[in-house]
Order: sequence, then structure tokens, then C-alpha cells
Amino acid sequence: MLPDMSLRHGLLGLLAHFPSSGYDLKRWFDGSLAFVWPATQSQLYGELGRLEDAGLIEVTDTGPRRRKVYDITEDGRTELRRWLLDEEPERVKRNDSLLRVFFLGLVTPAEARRYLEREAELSRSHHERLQQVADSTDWDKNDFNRFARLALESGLRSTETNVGWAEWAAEQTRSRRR
Amino acid sequence: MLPDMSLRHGLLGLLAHFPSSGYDLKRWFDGSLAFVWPATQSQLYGELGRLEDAGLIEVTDTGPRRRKVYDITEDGRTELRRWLLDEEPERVKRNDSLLRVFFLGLVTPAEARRYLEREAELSRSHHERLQQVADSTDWDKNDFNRFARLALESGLRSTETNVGWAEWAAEQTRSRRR
DNA sequence: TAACTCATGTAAGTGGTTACATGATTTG
DNA sequence: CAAATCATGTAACCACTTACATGAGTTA
Repeated sequence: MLPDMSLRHGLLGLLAHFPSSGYDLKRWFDGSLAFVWPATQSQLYGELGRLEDAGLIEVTDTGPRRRKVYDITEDGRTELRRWLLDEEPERVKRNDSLLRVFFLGLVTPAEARRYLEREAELSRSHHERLQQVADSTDWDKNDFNRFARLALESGLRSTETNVGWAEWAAEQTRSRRR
Repeated sequence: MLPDMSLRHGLLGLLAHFPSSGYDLKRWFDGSLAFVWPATQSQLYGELGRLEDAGLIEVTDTGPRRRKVYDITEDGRTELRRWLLDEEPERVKRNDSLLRVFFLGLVTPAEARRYLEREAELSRSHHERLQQVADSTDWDKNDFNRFARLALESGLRSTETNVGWAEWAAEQTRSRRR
């Protein structure tokens, strides 16, 4: 059996909604999934080959320029369901901007404050980008979009929380005795 | 030059505060840094070797059972500062529980709701664990602890936000037309 | 003295990134 | 017909995980 792996299941999930070529899938990953699970082109094609060998997807159509359209198989749907419902999601999310915060005592208070203010600013602009996506999409179009909207809402709330935290943290460094 | 890498700089940052052996560092990673940047034992020892070869850390003491105590060098401090202040933190955090949300339209509404309710429950218990750490630590003890407290606060606020989101999302699937 | 903890390492495998390579088809 | 886009792949390298291996010192 193929090991657990989110990229793999991301591909299965997309194909379960929309049969696509590797090229199409890359655009999905760069669009909706970009902030949740980025993937490179080389990764996708390699993974599609392995999924086909394992019988979880199959080529159902071909087009110009060697285009191959994949669709999920019954075995693929079974595996996808298993991953969705039986597999425990990874709780730890690596976070290198937060890792830096642990070490801000090693730079001057002014530098630490600037780091946190910048963090607030970056979160704010990230929030704005997400808000634009939220405003410019027809979320009722299909099932995929409806659940994508829930995921997006998570991003909106997280970034908002992060802005507030970073502003608070920057303020803390100001009043900090040393 | 050694490439950018958070694990490497995590080690430098810890050693800048507390000269330690690999074994000590593993305990730091399993303690304070566990939720932000986990690392395995094999990774640490390998990386310590590379950092020593690069002259960013050095052995300043030895003890029983082949114990080697490392300290950061001046070059190491320079590199750490560069990473802290000049290097752009990675904005994208991979999130496999959120990736699953995109595909919840592929299971029954009841199953989707259960997934989101479980997500709320897991976030709640994670929040409780963090709260316990917050309550049982002397955060004014030293500089490292003061900034660690800021990082912890980020975790507290994020998990709280996530609980609220997951409860809201679960509610959405209830009222969803299909 | 047995069990436990401290302490350091190696090896094999996987997931992910960057760079390179190639060519067919469409568009201006 | 040149440039852009569609389309698929390979190769090398790096970060990380899992498993294995070994032995010294401490504690019950």
C-alpha cells in the first residue's frame, strides 16, 4: 500500500470532483489549495504516475500535446474516504515566524518590536488578499466551492487573530523592563 | 555557506541562551518548541555536526557518557541575527486538517459535521494543554521565557479562534441545502 | 546487579524543492 | 512565423522520519 500523504489525497480529492490533467491540477494547487497545501509541478506528475500504478486513478481521456485526463477510480474513492474520516490529521504545524519569536530576546528591543510590527503588517495584507478572494467568488456554484468557503473562512479568522496578536506582542516589548 | 533552515537556527537560538548538549537540546525541542518546530534526535545530532564544521558552534565542555556541551560562536550569532531580521519568514503553513475540509463534500453531511465537531474538540483540548503550560511556568524568569510567553499567547489565541471556526463550520453543514 | 536514564551516533527511505529538458499547439 | 502557452517529464539535492545500534553512568 502507498503510505499516507496529503499531496496524494489532495490529488484524489480534486479528481473526485473534476477529472483533470496534471497541468489542470497544478492550477488547482496554485489557486484554491495554495495556502493550505502547495505543490510543485514535478511533484504532481510523479505522484500521478504512482497513483495510476496503484490503480487509484486512471486515464479516461487524452488531448492535444500529450494531454492525459485522469479520473479517480472506485479504489481511489475508498482510499480518499479512509484518509478523510479514519486518519488522524497532523496536529503540529511548523511555523518559522513563530519560532523566531522565541529568540527575539537576542536582538535589541527596537528590533524585536519592528519584527512583530512587520508580522502584523504581513498578516494584515494576507487577510486582505483572502478577503478579495472571498468577495470575488461564487461560493454556491458547487459542493467543492461550498466547502472551500469554509476553509477560506478559517484563513480569514486565523489571519485576523494573528494581526491582533502581533500588535499586542509588539506593545508588550515596548513596556518590557530589562 | 549552509542553506537557510529553521531547525538549524532553532539550535543556534537555544545555544545562544543556554549552552547545551545534543541530549539537552532534544529536551528543549520536545518542551518549548514542540508545537512550533518539532525535531527528532537523529536530526539534531546530524545538524550539530554540520554547525560545528561550519564554525557556528563549538564544544566548550565535556561530561560523563561522552557528553559534549556546545556553545554558539561569534559567527553563529551573526548568522542567527541575519536569519532573525533579514530573512523573510515562510508565509505558507501546510495544514492537512484544513486540506480535508475542501473535500468534505465527498462524504455524507453527517460525516462532514462529525469531522468538524471533532476538529473543534481537538482544538479545545489543545487549548487546554497550552493553558496549563501558561499557568505552570514562571515567565519572568529570563529573556527566553518572556518571549516564549509571547509565542505561547499566539498558540492560545489561534486555538481559541480555531474552536470557534470549527463550531461555526459544523453549524453551516447542518443548514446546508443539497 | 538489573533496570533505567543519559548520551551519541548511523542507515535507509520518503516527501519536497529547484533546475533542467523537450516538444506540441495556439495566438498575435 | 515568433512568442506565448499548454503539457509532460527527469535528475539532483535537501529536510525529515523511522529504525537500529551501542555503551556509559545512576538508581532501586
